[in-house]
Amino acid sequence: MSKIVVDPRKRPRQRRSEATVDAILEAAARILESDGLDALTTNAVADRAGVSVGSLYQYFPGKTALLAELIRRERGALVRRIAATAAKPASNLEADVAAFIDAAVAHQLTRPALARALDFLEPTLPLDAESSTLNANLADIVSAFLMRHGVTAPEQAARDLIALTKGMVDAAGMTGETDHAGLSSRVTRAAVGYLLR
Amino acid sequence: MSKIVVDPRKRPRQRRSEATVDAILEAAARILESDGLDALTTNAVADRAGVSVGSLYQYFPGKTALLAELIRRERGALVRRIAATAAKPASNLEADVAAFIDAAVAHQLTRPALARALDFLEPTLPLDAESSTLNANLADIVSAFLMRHGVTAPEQAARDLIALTKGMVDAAGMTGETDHAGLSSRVTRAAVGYLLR
DNA sequence: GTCTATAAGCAGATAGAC
DNA sequence: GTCTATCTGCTTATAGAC
Repeated sequence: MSKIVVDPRKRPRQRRSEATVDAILEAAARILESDGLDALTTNAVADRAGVSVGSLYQYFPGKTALLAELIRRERGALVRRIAATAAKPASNLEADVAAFIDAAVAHQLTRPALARALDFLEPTLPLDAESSTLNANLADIVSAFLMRHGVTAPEQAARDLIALTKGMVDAAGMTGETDHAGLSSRVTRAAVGYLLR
Repeated sequence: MSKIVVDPRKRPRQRRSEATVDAILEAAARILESDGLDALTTNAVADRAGVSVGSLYQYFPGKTALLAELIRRERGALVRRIAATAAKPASNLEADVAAFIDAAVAHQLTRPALARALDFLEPTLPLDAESSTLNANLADIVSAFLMRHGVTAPEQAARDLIALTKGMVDAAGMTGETDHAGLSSRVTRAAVGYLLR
């Protein structure tokens, strides 16, 4: 690997190209889910996507870029979801926290294995500016929300709550738990306990 | 890789051999800490340990076995620490939970980068019986403790608390946090909140 | 027991035909 | 734009000398 490149080679504008990119990303996602990172080779992804390696490299300059884009999309979806939740506050700390966590749990439980794999993968990738921004956005949204509610050290609290949620949800996913409501309420208990004690 | 083998080739009984094994494991740990999993090749480990690859393979049948042993030792130390804490209960739920978490935080903050790397690595390794047992032990200790205090669904609660702690401590370590007491008290707040709400 | 040298295999990446 | 074929480099693992 000469140099690690994270940006996609080009932002496809043709409809056909978009479909190809989507197929490649979806293939990568499925391999991650079923066989883990070690099985995710560029050849395996191309095979699964029904294209050749050559085509893959047409759209992604390397394996890292492929993974980065996957994370970007996933994280983007989560951030949008959380942002939407933040947009309609109940002005009651506990209810709002519950709503946030519900959104996060719903997101992570949609494709638990994928979400987990990407959570573990993320810290190992050299994040480009856009992905870092997405993460900062998430922390900022939560932090701003906490500050509005008069929580002390809102930034640290935001980091802690995100970490706590990630930890619990990833672990639950690993044991095959699918009870969205139950998990959500347990995480909320911990989060509210953190905030109100 | 022909077949994944997890057991060490032999349990060294000679003093010299023990030293070699320790050197190899420590070298692997340091590489994990400083450069991550990708940099952990058998050659790199042997180099850093001051032995040749040949010697490495004398003691470990493969890279996987090396990592498995590293996890075994780390996990063993943590479990012993937690077990020791469990042995002297204060018979007050909150104080006992705080003691558990303090022990866990102390353990994870000793070598944060290593602890994190192994936490992430563990789910990707085919665990042998001994390691699985260690993890079960940890959950069992916490679960038995919770049951004694009349907590409902103690097994689920144990899993949740372990996950919550792991998530928060790993994240804190990643941001370079070293304030043991502060972190410990924040995690305890979340844990007690989970239990008492 | 430990070393050096090397075999074997594979992943990432590219060139060039169509 | 996409494919096939191929190259290069690296990693795991072993053989055989000392």
